[in-house]
Amino acid sequence: MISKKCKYAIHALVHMGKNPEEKFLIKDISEACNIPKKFLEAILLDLKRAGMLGSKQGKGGGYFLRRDTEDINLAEVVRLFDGAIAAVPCATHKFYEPCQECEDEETCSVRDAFLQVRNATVEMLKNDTIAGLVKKEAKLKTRKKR
Amino acid sequence: MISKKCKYAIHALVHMGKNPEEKFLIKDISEACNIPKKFLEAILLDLKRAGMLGSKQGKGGGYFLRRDTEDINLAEVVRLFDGAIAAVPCATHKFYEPCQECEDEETCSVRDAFLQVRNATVEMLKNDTIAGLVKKEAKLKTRKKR
DNA sequence: CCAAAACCCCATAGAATAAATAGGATAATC
DNA sequence: GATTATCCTATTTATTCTATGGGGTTTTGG
Repeated sequence: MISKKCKYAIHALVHMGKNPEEKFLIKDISEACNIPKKFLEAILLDLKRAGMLGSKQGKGGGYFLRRDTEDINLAEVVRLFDGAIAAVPCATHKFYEPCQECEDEETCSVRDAFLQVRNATVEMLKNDTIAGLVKKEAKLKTRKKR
Repeated sequence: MISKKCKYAIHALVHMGKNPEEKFLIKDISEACNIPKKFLEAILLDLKRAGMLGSKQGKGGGYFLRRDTEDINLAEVVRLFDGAIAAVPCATHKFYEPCQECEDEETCSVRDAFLQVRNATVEMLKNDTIAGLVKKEAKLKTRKKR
């Protein structure tokens, strides 16, 4: 399970991705996406620090997308908020931690199994860009109308 | 990330799967797999209640496999200890929970994306049987020797 | 029968993490 | 300079995870 923070972040990005040129107020995103305002504030700040968003303070300010939405993918967002994508700490590159229970990691079939799941998952999440999600949502909506 | 409890359970099952007819003492599994004894006790009890293991009390007793190791897969074990496999509560069948943030779940592209990841993951974990892991470990060990 | 061996079971402590909120500081506009 | 809006730190609250403690029950074997 990813954290709510991460899920909120993705929803916010998708929301903004629908109008990539617009400037958004925290309050508006909060209401549109049903995210607690103060919580969202911290999330947007994280996204800004990560370089995905830019912001402008004061009256007439707000948050805006800094990168192309085709360039931001879910793997990156999940890693930013929740760290490793792998199901076990010994099956990840960037957040690797050894496990005490198996003597030899190289021959541990449990690790091997979860490593394969991880690789497949990362591959899928990398292909899920914000732009892709925006498009997909539009498609799902028109499909439903019929 | 799966819980340590779940990871321990898998390791214990793989250990037992190497000698599927044997009766195992908690203490021996604990030492062989580096799992805190008391913690393991609770885990084995859970596995017993789930029908995967049997046990015999008293002197000469112990835990033993009740089902064919080719029949026990990681999806089942993970679900037993950690619940849903999906990364978001709205993308799971058995542990489904709606999310407040999206008005229409059917057209939510975030859910759609994680649903696909879930399906792929479940498929992979279902193919990872305890017997399969035991075999794999043997293979990895001989490969390393060379 | 009884003592040792081994699982059974409940309860809880301790730590870490997640989720949310509080309260003010800073910046920009009009 | 009042208003709007982001920026920042800290704290609270709740929950879950991990681990352990301390008996209770069953079975065997002498």
